[in-house]
Parts: sequence; C-alpha cells; structure tokens
Amino acid sequence: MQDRLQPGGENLLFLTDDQLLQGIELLFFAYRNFTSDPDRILENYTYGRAHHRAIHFIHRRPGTTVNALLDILGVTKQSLNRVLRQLIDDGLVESKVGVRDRRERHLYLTAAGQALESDLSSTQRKRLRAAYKEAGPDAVHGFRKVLENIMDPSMRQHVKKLVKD
Amino acid sequence: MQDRLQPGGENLLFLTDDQLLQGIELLFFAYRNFTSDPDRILENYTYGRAHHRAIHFIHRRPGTTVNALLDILGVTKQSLNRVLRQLIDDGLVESKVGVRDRRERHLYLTAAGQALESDLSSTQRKRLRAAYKEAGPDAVHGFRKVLENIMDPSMRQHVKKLVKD
DNA sequence: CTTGGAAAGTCAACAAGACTGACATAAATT
DNA sequence: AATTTATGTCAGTCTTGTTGACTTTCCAAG
Repeated sequence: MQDRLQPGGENLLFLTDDQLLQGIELLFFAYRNFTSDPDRILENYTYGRAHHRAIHFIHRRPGTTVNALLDILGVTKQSLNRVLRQLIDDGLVESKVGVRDRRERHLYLTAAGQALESDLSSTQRKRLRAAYKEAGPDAVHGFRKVLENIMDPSMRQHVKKLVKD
Repeated sequence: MQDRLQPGGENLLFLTDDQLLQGIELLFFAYRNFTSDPDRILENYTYGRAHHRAIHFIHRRPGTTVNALLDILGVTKQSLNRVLRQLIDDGLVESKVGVRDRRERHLYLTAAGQALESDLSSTQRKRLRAAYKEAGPDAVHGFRKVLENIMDPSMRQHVKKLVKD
C-alpha cells in the first residue's frame, strides 16, 4: 500500500518503525479474532483454549506422548495434566500405555474427540480459507514465510508439514 | 513450497485442509514466540501482558479515552481499570480529565511509561524487522494482506495507519 | 432547572489457566 | 541395586479475565 518503490532507490519503507508497529497490531487483532470462533464453541463446554490446543495437537499427531505434547505446548505438566485428565474422563481422549516403553502414554482422539476437534477446527479453517482465497497464493506464501521467520528457529520443526508419498 | 502450479489447471493447493491446519499452527507458534520477548521483560515488574497491551495502545493513540481503549482491547472496564490504576499509581500513565467532556479521562504515557514502552516494543520490532527483512517486501505485503483478511472487518479500523501529510 | 442516562471509578466474589514445589509410582537404564 | 525418566497428583499462588452492584460526575434533553 504505502510501500511503493522509491524512484531509483531500494524500497525499505516496509521496515520503518511505524510499519512494524502496524504489524504488531495486525498480529494482535488477527490472532484474537482467530481464536474467538473456537472460544465461542468452547463456552458450551467446561473447556477452554487449553483444551482446544491439546485436542488440536493430538489430532495432528495421533499417538504422541505426554512429554512431546509438553514440549509443543510449552506449559507445565501439572497444567497439561489437568486438561488431559478432563478430556480422558469425558471420553474425548484415549491414553494408551506404550508398547516399547511402558512408561509412556500415547494419546489419541476418540470418535467424540474427533467430532469436537472437527467443530473447533472448521471455524478456523473457514476463516483462514476465506482469508487465503481473497489474498491469493502469493500472499499466502508471504504470510507463511513471515510467520516462519517470526518463530524461534527451534520451534519450526513443530509445524507439521504434509509428507508426500 | 508444496503448492506448485498444476499443469494446465488452477493452483488451489494452498487451500487444502492440511495447508490450513499448518497455517493455524504457524499462527500459534509465531504468536507465542512473538509475545515471549516482552513477557520476559515484564517478569521483572508486577506487570503482565494486560499492562503491555494498555501501554502499547496508549502509546500509539495518546490522549485516547478509557472507553475507546475498552473497545480496542475487548475487555471489561473492571479488568482494564485494575491495570490502569496500577500504571497510574506507578507513574507510567497519566489520566487527564477531558476538556470538552469532563467525564472522560484522556490517557497519556509519562516519561517513565514511554521508557518501558520502548523497552517492550523494541524486542518485538527487532524480531519483526528481522522476519520482514529476510522475507522481503512482497512477502510482507502478503503477510499483512492475509492478517487483515483474518480480522473481523469491524476491527480493521483499529489498526492505526500512518497518515501521510 | 431538574432529571435521565452516559462515562468513569470502585468493591467484592469468582473462574480459568498458568505457575512452583513436593511427592508418588512404575519402568527403563546404568 | 541405584538412578533416571515418564507420568500423575496434591496444594497453593498469581494474572487476568468475568459478573454484579453501587457511586460519582456531568452532559444534555425536557
């Protein structure tokens, strides 16, 4: 928009402090709206955003262990345990003792868990799909690139990429 | 990356559910890392993220009223009031009675408030600047475009744009 | 000029979800 | 046999959000 090419010079207007502050605000508002859809659904349950996060990552990484989940979510085990206990008690998550290492608990969504995941996820996918569609593939590529750069390098491995067979 | 042009067809691979789920995870991780820098600074104070948000928006919109801030932050006045009271008591924020409407309180950062704002902001600007720089202007444009599309239309007005004189 | 309502501030109680610290159990590893 | 690892649990604290009730200030309409 405002960052046109300077005549005969390099365009660095997108690095001004004002542009950066706008980016900070964009992230703040977009993220809040983005999480508001599932939050509304969760109001009908005794669950919150913490449950949503656990459900999302168990869905994406079925069979993941508690420790791996702790690593991804970056919370304490006490905090995660409270969430998992509720989800297991309510029959949304199944915890299976590891075969190779029986200390480990491998986590899976039950049918009910998958149903809730689908509900929560579909609102966010819908919002993101509309945003992607309107912006176009090039913009989406830029969006992903900048987000990846914002992330700590050590966390980038946690974004699960589709593996082509 | 994975979304190459299909031979003779339209490229809609960036709209697959898997791509969308990756986008959801990118947003989650990037946003968390993005807020972790100021969070670390705030640990040295009795402040949290709520104080940071108030400081940020008072900095960007000096003289804004409590009501306008409530609209932007989307919290209850009781919640905001607790935060503002601390910041005012600690001499980081100044509350001035409105001239035209003396019920209104206009909020400003004091010198100390500006100092903390600068500390908090600089960590995020640094992270974002590096991310922008590496991704390039086109990617930044796409990043902003998608974030704007993700936002509720009614919130877009709240992202303060630089006014060219 | 009175009064209704808006803006702001305050008090109290509560809940979610994060935290720390301490401790328990089972299983794998050394 | 001793130690480490993975997990689970209890207890208490903190931040930050919530609702509800109430007061003060003060603009503006009748």
